[in-house]
Amino acid sequence: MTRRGSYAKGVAKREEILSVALDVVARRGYAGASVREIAEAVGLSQAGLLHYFDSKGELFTAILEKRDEVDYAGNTGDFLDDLVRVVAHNAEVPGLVRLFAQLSLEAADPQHPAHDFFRDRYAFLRETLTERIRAGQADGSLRAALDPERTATLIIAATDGLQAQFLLDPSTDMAAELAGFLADLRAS
Amino acid sequence: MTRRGSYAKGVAKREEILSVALDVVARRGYAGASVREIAEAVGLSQAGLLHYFDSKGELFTAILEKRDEVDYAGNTGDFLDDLVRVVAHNAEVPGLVRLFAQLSLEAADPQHPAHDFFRDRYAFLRETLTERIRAGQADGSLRAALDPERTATLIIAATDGLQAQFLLDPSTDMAAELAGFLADLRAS
DNA sequence: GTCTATAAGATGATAGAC
DNA sequence: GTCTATCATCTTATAGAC
Repeated sequence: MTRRGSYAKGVAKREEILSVALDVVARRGYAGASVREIAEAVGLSQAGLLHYFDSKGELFTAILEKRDEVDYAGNTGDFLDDLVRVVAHNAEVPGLVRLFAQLSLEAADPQHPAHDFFRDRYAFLRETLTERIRAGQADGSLRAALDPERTATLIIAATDGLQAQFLLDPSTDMAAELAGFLADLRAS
Repeated sequence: MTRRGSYAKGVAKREEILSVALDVVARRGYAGASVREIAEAVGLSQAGLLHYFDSKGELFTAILEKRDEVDYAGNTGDFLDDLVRVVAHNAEVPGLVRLFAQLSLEAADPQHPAHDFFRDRYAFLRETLTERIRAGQADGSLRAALDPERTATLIIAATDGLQAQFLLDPSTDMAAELAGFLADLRAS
């Protein structure tokens, strides 16, 4: 359909827009999370930005995917340590945390454009964590009495819930609280 | 200022409005949570409803307070059991759960009309739980190794986080997952 | 106490010029 | 590819009649 050159340029521009958008939301917060505000920060008109993303939903889904991508990039291998590290990083970008939390609730509606993204994301997280917990029990580093699936669900819940408390009271030390919870899962 | 009779009638009408509003939000969900929608369900015009509540913020804060009141009404005494019971009840009113979760995130902004409500509510919950956990440790029913404040924070976080998962996937059994977590806190 | 009407503003989306 | 202009809605809040 499109020449390779133009297509590549479109992709690059999309990436550029997402990088700026991620920055803007991280700094200016959820309040600035309208298509208009982001467009202005990127240096485009609202219509100009919607040339690259057909709808608000598509734009924000792309922002969320981009953010996950950035987060996963620094993983070391020890999944509990990685989780605490990501959470500690989140405390520095409250705007993003809020966008994420708020969108995940709005996406409860099956009609919402980001519904599938969040469903898939939670399912993936739950499965991955469950598997790692089983492995930890096998090698003796985690308590054998834990129900792996339930524990995975609870780790995710604790992480999300701590974010809610942090947003309301930024003095909440999410990483420390989560680390305390995770320490309790280790074999003694 | 106002005659006692008129004042009492105003209070009664406010209560009636809140009851209907609670029902409407529980059934029709967060989407119906605009002043207009609630007003119509109550049988008033938007302006008519705003005669009783000066602003949207005041209305919703009142709705949340009313809901807490209803929830607390059935408490038995064993705080862990009460918590599971409230969570089980919540699964039957997803609209209310969503309103609550969504508003608590919006209220992260210190300017938000419900900001103080949520800050106070979390502080109260945390203090009450901490105290009960200490008591449980004293009488030997809860593990002595738990950090009471951290555990309180985590119980609240788990509860909130489970709600997020439940909203996205209503097959999530919040009460069972939470009960599993709480069982792990008991002395063995 | 309740209504109609309207202000004043934001939003997402689209049409069409260049 | 980007813009301006505009549309169609939606929101909360208020003024003023009855």
